[in-house]
Amino acid sequence: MKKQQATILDIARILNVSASTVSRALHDHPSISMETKRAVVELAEQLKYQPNLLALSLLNKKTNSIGIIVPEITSFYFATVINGVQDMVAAAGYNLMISQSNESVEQEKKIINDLSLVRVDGFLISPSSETINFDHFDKLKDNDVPIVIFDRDCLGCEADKVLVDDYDGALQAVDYLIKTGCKRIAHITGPSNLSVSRHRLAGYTDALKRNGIEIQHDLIVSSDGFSPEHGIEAAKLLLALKNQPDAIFAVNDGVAIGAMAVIKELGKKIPDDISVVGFDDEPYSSYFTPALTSVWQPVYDMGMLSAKILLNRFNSNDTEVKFRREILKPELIIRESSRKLE
Amino acid sequence: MKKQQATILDIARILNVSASTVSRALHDHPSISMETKRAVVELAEQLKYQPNLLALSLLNKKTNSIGIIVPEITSFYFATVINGVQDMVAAAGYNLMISQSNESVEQEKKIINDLSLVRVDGFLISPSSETINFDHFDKLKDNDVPIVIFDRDCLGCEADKVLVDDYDGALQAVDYLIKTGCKRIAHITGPSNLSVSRHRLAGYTDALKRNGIEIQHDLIVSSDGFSPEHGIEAAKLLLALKNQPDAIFAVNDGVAIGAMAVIKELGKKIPDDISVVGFDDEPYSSYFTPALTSVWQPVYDMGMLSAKILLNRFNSNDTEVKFRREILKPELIIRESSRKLE
DNA sequence: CTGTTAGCGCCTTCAC
DNA sequence: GTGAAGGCGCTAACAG
Repeated sequence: MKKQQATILDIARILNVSASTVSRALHDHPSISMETKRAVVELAEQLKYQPNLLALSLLNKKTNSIGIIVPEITSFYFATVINGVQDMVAAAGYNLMISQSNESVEQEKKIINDLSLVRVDGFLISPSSETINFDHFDKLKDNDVPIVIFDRDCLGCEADKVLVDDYDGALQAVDYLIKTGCKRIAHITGPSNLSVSRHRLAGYTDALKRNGIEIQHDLIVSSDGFSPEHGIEAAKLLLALKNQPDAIFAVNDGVAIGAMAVIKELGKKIPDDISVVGFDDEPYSSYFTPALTSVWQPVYDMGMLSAKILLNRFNSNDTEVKFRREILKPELIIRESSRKLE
Repeated sequence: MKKQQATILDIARILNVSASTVSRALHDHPSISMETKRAVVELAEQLKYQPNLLALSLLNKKTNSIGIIVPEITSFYFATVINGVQDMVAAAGYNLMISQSNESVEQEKKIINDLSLVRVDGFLISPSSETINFDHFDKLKDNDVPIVIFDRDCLGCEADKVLVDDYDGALQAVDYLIKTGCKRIAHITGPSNLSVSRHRLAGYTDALKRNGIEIQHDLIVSSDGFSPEHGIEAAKLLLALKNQPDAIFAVNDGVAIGAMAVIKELGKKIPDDISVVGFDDEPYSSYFTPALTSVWQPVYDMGMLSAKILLNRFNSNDTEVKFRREILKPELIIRESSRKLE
């Protein structure tokens, strides 16, 4: 049996006043006598009165909670976004409900369904890698539940979006590799329907073109995921080539780490024989051997900004449906897995 | 303006029946005509009726949601616990509200307060490293809100607990180091009021004693946290000793990685000059150079079990206040940062 | 300054 | 089989 919490009515009865009076006293309503206010507040404290947010939510049709859906929470990357979001929404008095899709659309739909049932006021979503159709997002918007998409763009889905300029990050990375003398630069891409994979690939090819280097399709291999194991698989393919690459630009650090393991296993030197560059700049990346050169992203800021935009939607008396599209700038962090500039 | 969702009353009015009838129809109540039931269900579907869980929660005094508090979500360790919890509670139809204390008691208290306001049905808590007083936990129990403590024990706080046998893990690690010929084994401990730090330290000292090795206090240094930076600081102290250690057992992988960096920087060989063993077996640990020997913990299982115990509390018609104390077994994973057995 | 009324959406008696 | 009434906890509008 859960212990009965004190309600406004309890206070009212004890003090021989009406519930509304108590409510007003508790809310610093102007027209209330100092005396009753004091009495109410005092008793409330004594009874450890706590407002029942459920009742309030029911009344206001507003739960003051927002849902966030990430592919996976065990990823440092997304966990950091969540930190940014959390800090922003907490300051605004909102509760955050964190869920993970595990890269499955079905999960994603289920989560949206579940969180809709508990009536979250809005959603922050980084779509799963399987998500190519956005009906479940559109349904939310049709219901006037605001959403903001972050990290992974989804074409054809109109919404507020906060993204990182993956194209530019890739450009920086590959440009640098070229400048340090690499000629045969390979790329390990991520899941192909993910905007981040596509944009990083585009940055890679454009950097080559721009520098007059021909694109060789056998130097582009794709991995189905972001872990070292995925990188190992892909790197093996690359290193089996008759004409081996002298650099590998990986879609992320996890894959890069797998690639480094393969390279070292074959007795090649990094970066002398093969340079390696990752993406995301995970916390351990500087502790690998050699320390991994990687593209850092303003992940925490992405969380903050996404949350801020969503919160704004709550307040704006909308009618304005112009969606925002914010692109944050990444930055290449040069370490030992790539050669030095001459 | 949020679009109005269909309510039971809407359906009732359209069908010219009462709200109770609709409610019953929707719940397969026995005494209801097939006919009306069909009509109701059909219309409900058409109107995309969704029960308002807020109203239900208010009525039932039960939100079907549980709160989990971890020190930090960016830790792979805790993220994995959350996965286990999530899978278990989702299967039982519960929602999980994830929060992080950032190792601050104040935060912890605030979270408990916030989540109590939204009336979660129970808590899963891994206390912050600052938490030495448990009034805020006791308050929950006084209110008949069940809690289960996981990962970090707190002495003097009676509650269901799910822990890992850190003592045994340390014993395994240090025993192995001794067997492989290490004589001067150092230990980098974690924050001292954390049970995990204390137990790993105890395992360390007992392993030495058991093998007739004298404990040397200058070989025990403490770090304030779990990151590589903390490990670097501690390892520098150790390596500045006139009589250097030939092995370092670190409180966790992060610290171990920092220690490895220092050792390598000084030109010493791992494991030939100094062996290194970590704790937690993080996903990247096998990709460091050399691959890190570490104590693996059944973290996902810890999450599952903790959740299961909490769910049981909800169902048991209590009166039985006997608390459970589950201790899970860790396992030493031997890799290249420690010597081989002869 | 304070009380009364009504209702947020739903379910559970108790009637018929 | 179905309806009416009451209430979960709270607040806003309307009265005084």
